[in-house]
Amino acid sequence: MANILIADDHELIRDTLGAYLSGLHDFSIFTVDSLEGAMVELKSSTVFDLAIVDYRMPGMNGLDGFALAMRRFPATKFVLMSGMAGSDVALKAMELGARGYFPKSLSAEMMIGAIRLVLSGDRYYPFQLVEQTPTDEAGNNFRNLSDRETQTLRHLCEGKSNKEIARALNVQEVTIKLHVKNMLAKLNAKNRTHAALIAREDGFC
Amino acid sequence: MANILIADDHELIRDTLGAYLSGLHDFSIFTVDSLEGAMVELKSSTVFDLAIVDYRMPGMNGLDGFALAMRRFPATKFVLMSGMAGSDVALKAMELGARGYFPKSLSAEMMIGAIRLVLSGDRYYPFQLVEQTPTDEAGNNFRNLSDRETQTLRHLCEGKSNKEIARALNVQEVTIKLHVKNMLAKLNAKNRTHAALIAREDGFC
DNA sequence: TAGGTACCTATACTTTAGGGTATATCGGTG
DNA sequence: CACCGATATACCCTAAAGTATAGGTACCTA
Repeated sequence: MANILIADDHELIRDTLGAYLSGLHDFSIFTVDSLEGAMVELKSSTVFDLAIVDYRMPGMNGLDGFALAMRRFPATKFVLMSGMAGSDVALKAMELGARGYFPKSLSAEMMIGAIRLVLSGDRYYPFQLVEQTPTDEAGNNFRNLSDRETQTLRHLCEGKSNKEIARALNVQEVTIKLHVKNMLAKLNAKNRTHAALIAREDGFC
Repeated sequence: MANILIADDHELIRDTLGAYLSGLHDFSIFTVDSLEGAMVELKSSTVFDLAIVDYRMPGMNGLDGFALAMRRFPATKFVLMSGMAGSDVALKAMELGARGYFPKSLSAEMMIGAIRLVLSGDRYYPFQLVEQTPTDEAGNNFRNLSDRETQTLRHLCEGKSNKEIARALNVQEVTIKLHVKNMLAKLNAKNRTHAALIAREDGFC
């Protein structure tokens, strides 16, 4: 019997995913709604084999909280779950020692397979993310953006200034301004903040 | 037997929520992963009593797609579901004719109750949202922000400029600049775009 | 080869954002 | 009462963002 902790601030997901996994005879499921709650459970007498932690959750603060939990409870295998985080976050999590990354685009059946994989000691990283590693950012075709516009948007989604983006892409700042302007028009955004919000809303970045 | 359509781009949620609701003997569940898919299903021979539609999904474009679907299929009761949309979106959806708004913070049991309520002809609006109507936005205590800073951030999360926020809050632009500056410091954000991203990341707005 | 598209750069300009400092009111609290 | 925090405003300044126009390269396609 494997003890699994699910940490997600959406009660609906805790309930339904928990119920789904509890249906499997060899899983014992516990759920919490925050990283803090996860810490409390992990510190309890129950020994957890696996913790599935949502990326967007009170206390997470990016990957900081996740990394902290992993350091504090090295006996438990940690998996990051996210509805929309990009491959860069997934990779970073894996580098920090995560045993897997579960996008919510996974089917329930696939997730069970991934859980069993991780429990067996292997690590799980979805192949779809391998295909679009951060180094080759192209091929996304998000709202008819060109390659450069796509890259610009990706940096924009990290709150960077035009100057910082220009440095990162090795071009002049004016060029980035142009990309930003054209991008705003394509996204129908009022300004860069709006664009970043739209991008995030639509699962880009 | 009530036919229910679930439209959500996260396969995990479709699977687990679908399985959960299918466990009830009087619900017949269909799932799709986009608004377009929902349109196809709704146009089919099956008569749907209820459609539960996720706010963040390909084709939605804010509430535009939702409104379009409701207009096109008036015989079906529509409910908006969201993981994080604020009360303003929920209210707007209700005004557009939605029969209910389901935050994902709802428990599975509560959702079943809400579904039965809607199927019976009533409308469902979570009380938690009534308490924090857009008019009195206070009481959130997000990262030690003051009331005004909180309101400012809320507008910031819609991509508004300082001038627009000032108009909305009936103060001078300089005042908003002050709030923004103090807010950036409290959120540890580099600029307004970063702040908006952080706020969204943490479930605020 | 001509036209189209993406890309890069430049100049010039206006608007917005952001920081600093100072002043003033108001409500609560030691 | 004196202090403090939140709110509001003003003035000043620099930096960043955004718009407009124009000129150039490269590549691909009709």
